Amino acid sequence: MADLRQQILRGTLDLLVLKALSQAPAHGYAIARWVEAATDQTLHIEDGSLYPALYRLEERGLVETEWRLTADHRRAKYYALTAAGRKGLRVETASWTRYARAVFAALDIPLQPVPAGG
Amino acid sequence: MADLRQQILRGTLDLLVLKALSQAPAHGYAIARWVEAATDQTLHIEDGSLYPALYRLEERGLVETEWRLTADHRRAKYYALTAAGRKGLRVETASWTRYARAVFAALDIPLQPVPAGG
DNA sequence: CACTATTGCCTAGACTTTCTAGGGTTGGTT
DNA sequence: AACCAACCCTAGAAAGTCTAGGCAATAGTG
Repeated sequence: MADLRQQILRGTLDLLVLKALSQAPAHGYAIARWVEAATDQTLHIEDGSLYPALYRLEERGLVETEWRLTADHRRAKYYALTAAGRKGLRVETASWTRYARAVFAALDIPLQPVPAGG
Repeated sequence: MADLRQQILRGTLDLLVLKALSQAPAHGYAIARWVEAATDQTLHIEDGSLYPALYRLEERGLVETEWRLTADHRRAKYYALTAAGRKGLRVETASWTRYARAVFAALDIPLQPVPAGG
């Protein structure tokens, strides 16, 4: 809060990771890059946040892992959504949407621009 | 995360409190009621979160307090925004908006409904 | 070969905020 | 008297993110 750096709000990291995996399995490093790209560099994920988050998701059965080789011959741990993971993504997406809309409402910020004229 | 209860995401409590005070000073109890009403009962603020948050805001100079009497003759601690508080509200509102839009973008959720037909 | 940058993974502990689970006083109502 | 609602407070637990390190392997450069 002291500086202007945007921190990941509690609970949204899981959501972003699940979304990152929704198209195809990916390894940690790629997940982090994806989130940055998908948010137009607005959000940045620290290693120290990401890996513990992945372990939690695995423990909860939302993702499963496999060591594989990347296109350029590096070993990497690929994470894939399980059925529970896909459901978790739906549930958490709905929860986030509900939450964010509530906050926007409280802040008096319309989600859609008011049409000009009238 | 285990149950369906909506928790207040880190950082948004301050924002909601500042917004609650943006029209007029209010006491803690009224702030909590305001947030619930303004979010259509979607968000609920616990006492144990609210009062520490108010102290932090006071310490940071964003609000100032005064003991007064309510309309029905109860004593209550009224919180009012300072100039810094008003600025804080603007800054945190912008920050939240930026953040929420980034997450929505990553989730592929359009802020405004796509026009039907076309 | 030496060197560097990038990719890729890991961990301990600090930090911060929210919640849980209590506590209390006062005023109004029955 | 008993009860409820309004109103405030606190200690400690819980949980997730960050800081700040560490390591290994590959690609590219000279």
